[in-house]
Amino acid sequence: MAADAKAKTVRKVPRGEKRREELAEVAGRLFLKHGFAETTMQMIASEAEASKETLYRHFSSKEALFAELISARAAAVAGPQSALARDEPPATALFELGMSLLRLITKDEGPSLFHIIIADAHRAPELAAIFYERGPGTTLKRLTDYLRSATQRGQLRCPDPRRAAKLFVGAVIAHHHLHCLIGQPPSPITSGEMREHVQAAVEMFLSHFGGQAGMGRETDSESAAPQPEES
Amino acid sequence: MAADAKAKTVRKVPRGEKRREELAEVAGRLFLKHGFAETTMQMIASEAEASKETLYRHFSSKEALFAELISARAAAVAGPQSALARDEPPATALFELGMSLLRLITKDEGPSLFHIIIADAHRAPELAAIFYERGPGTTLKRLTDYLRSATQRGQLRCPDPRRAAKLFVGAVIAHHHLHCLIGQPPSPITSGEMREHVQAAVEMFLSHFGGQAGMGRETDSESAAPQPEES
DNA sequence: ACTTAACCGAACTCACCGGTACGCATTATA
DNA sequence: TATAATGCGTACCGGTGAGTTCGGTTAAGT
Repeated sequence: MAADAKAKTVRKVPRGEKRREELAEVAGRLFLKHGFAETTMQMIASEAEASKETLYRHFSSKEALFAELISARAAAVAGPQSALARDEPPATALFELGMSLLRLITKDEGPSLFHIIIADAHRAPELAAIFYERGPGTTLKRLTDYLRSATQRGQLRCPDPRRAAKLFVGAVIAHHHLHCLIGQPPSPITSGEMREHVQAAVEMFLSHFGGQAGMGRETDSESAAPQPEES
Repeated sequence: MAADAKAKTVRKVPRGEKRREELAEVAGRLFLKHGFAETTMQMIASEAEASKETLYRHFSSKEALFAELISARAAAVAGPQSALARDEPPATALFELGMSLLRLITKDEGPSLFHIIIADAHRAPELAAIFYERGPGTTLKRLTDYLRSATQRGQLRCPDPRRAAKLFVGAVIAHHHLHCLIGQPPSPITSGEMREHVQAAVEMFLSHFGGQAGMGRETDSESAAPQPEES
């Protein structure tokens, strides 16, 4: 019959927490895609094959729904500390951190997430604040700590680790970030491009802040660019 | 009488082009302050002590008004080329460029302008595009050209001038830019802080890309930081 | 099987905003 | 001073979206 032409029509609709998660997932997708103002509660309900009442049964308001989703995702933007935690040499640690950051900024939900946070920063400043703290703030702090201890170990020479951290992160991130924020569509950065860029940033950084060990200026650029273990 | 209790009530309202400029000025202020969606035509009219009809007599629609104001301001974000155009030595040129960029990003209308462009990038992509091209795009292009010719002159050693330009601009801009975009209120960057940061970026850059002349790594940091001629 | 709580669809309220229409006041100019 | 253009206030239209209500339906626990 025409009734079951769509298999979805006869699915068993889950209740309770399960349903709530479905709604949250859909809402997150739509908010990230269209932004806060351009996403209506009706759109979310329809997309999830639910009704507005169900939506409001689970979430008290659009604002609350948005806040919950965004702050949940804020955890994901805490830059990975793996390379900094292990006692890797600076060249390796910085390269890995740089690659992680660049991936985070340019791939998957990254651009949309930053975009929406910035767009709604004046409407939800406290959200932007926790986002900054968990994301860029945490990354900067970790890198600062790493640079300081690496300096104490004699691997680096950073009299002002926090400023050095800002410089490195900036060099890696900046241009691609702005590009993603302003022109969404054209973000086709190849993996090779990324590696070259991060590599260049690491080399520049180490030229200035490198310690007395043999990791200063070298023509053999391969020495500072180990292949990351995971693509 | 009570009628002239407010002095404003009896001012002579200018007509024609003058009035249009008044309206544009007010609209610009409000758009920059509250964003596109959160600014209503009624707000603009009231703030300018005008009526909506007058507003619509001068501007065909809210969209057109916004576009006119923003693209007019886009001219202002073309990074200054003065230091790059004159044949200053790299240390001086880069320092001046960096200071100009940082000022542009953090002072006056800069943060709001970037903020609103990013926020409305998906609604008005062509506006964002011309903004990027006239602003960051132009700056990057000019710096790339400068680095290339400085390399040919033997003042620098940049095998890939465009990448080098991205690294420098990123190191100077990134952190402060993000900070301004996400957390509007706290942008109290002192002039001294700015100078130190730009200075550090220049030193790092020149450590790696500096030519054979005596402008490589130096402990005398003052040599690369002449006072800018204009505050 | 029966009860209950969750779900659905649709219609509704309420408020806001972009844009327009109209009647009256003010200004510039001839 | 007469006239035309411009500006003002207010009311209105059409549309949209957040949040609510209600009767009927379906899934889950006992």
